[in-house]
Amino acid sequence: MARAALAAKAPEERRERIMLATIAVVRERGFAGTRVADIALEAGTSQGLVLYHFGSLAGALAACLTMLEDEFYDDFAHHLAAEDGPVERLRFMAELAAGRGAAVGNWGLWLELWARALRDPDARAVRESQDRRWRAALRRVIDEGVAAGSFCPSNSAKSVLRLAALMDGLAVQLALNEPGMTTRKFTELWWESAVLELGITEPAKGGKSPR
Amino acid sequence: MARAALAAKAPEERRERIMLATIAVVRERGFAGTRVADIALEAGTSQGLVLYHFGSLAGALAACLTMLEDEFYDDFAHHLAAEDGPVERLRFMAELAAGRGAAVGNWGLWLELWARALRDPDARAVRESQDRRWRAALRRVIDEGVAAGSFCPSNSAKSVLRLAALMDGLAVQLALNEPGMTTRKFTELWWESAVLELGITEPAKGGKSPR
DNA sequence: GCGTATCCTGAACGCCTGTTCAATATGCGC
DNA sequence: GCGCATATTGAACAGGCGTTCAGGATACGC
Repeated sequence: MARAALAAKAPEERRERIMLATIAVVRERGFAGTRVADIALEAGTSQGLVLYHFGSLAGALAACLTMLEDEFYDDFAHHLAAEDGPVERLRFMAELAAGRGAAVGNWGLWLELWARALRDPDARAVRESQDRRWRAALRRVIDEGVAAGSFCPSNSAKSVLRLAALMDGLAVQLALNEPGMTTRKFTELWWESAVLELGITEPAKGGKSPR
Repeated sequence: MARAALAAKAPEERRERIMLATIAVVRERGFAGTRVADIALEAGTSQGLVLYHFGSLAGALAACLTMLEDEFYDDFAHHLAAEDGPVERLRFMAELAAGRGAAVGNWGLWLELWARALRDPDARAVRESQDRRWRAALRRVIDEGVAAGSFCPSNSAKSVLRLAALMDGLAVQLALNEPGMTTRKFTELWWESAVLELGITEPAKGGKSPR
């Protein structure tokens, strides 16, 4: 009676709630530790509804992964376009990867995603797409910088690979909060490497491009 | 009767067999997918014995982790000492990380270890020790190279961090066998970065130091 | 030879958890 | 108002799997 006041009120809204709850639980307990009951509790619904909307626990996890990915890239693409030159854009990517904006708290999830991708084809697909998109963006920024004369990498394809890999490696330290690794340190270490790789001369510390 | 012919024959040998079986199963199915029954089957013993020797599944996994770590480092330290100069030693580390020798097939395990370390204190401890040892070795080789005049990094502490992180990042690609990432490519990309970071002049491609 | 500590087995127990399902409520077209 | 499609619940089901345990074999000291 009073209990079921919410029933069939706004299915889409409840579906959304379950998705957000899934993300929250996965963030807290990890993929392996996430139970249908946890999701239902967090979303304030029943276990049955989770299965009703997503078919299975795996379905819910997959949906949440896809949502995370899209969310991250929408935010990313939007802000990247707002920066006004290759150097600034590169700097922005460094800071985003280091954990500002939409990436906050996501590195732990990515670590789990990598491990999962070893066996689960869905996870592998998401990771691959994620990775490809990120590297493509990096590549575009670098090409743009080369065209503008700001960068002069000896081999831009290799630079992309190395700079992307370096981010992942630094991210491991950050996600496991190794003592001494911070957002700031991440950005600093990566940026110096980028300078070395790309022969950047124009400075771009912090805010908007000087000049 | 005839069945129990092996009972109490060589407890240490059976214990060892169980440990090796654990490693084998974890390699194949991952930490999350490893069952007591799998280990027992692989080792050719009963489930009860696995628990008898290691107390619990978690105990068996922990023991296998520690064994892997020690095994890797014994091998590593032994071979590293055999190389005859900082450049050769650095080269050796690159090739070892890329998957030759005792590291073959281990990157997948390490990816899982990273993810596990997010929640499991044991895994975290093993990973941290592993990481510390590896970075210390890198640092020693680099210092040696500086002393010998082979390397001139602008900041050796940062170079250690970056070069170690780059290995981890490249390892992700390797472990997930991203198309285009191979043992050879790994070594090549990393070595070029080392050359850039450390200002190496002396070449050291492949075999022994050409001098 | 005998007793005891150690080693080993495999069946049974019991918990955890994903999934199913019958019952119920809600909104909506008519 | 009626009936149907959709949404929601919570309890029950069922399978998987870690752990326990009672029983048996083996080695070894005495």
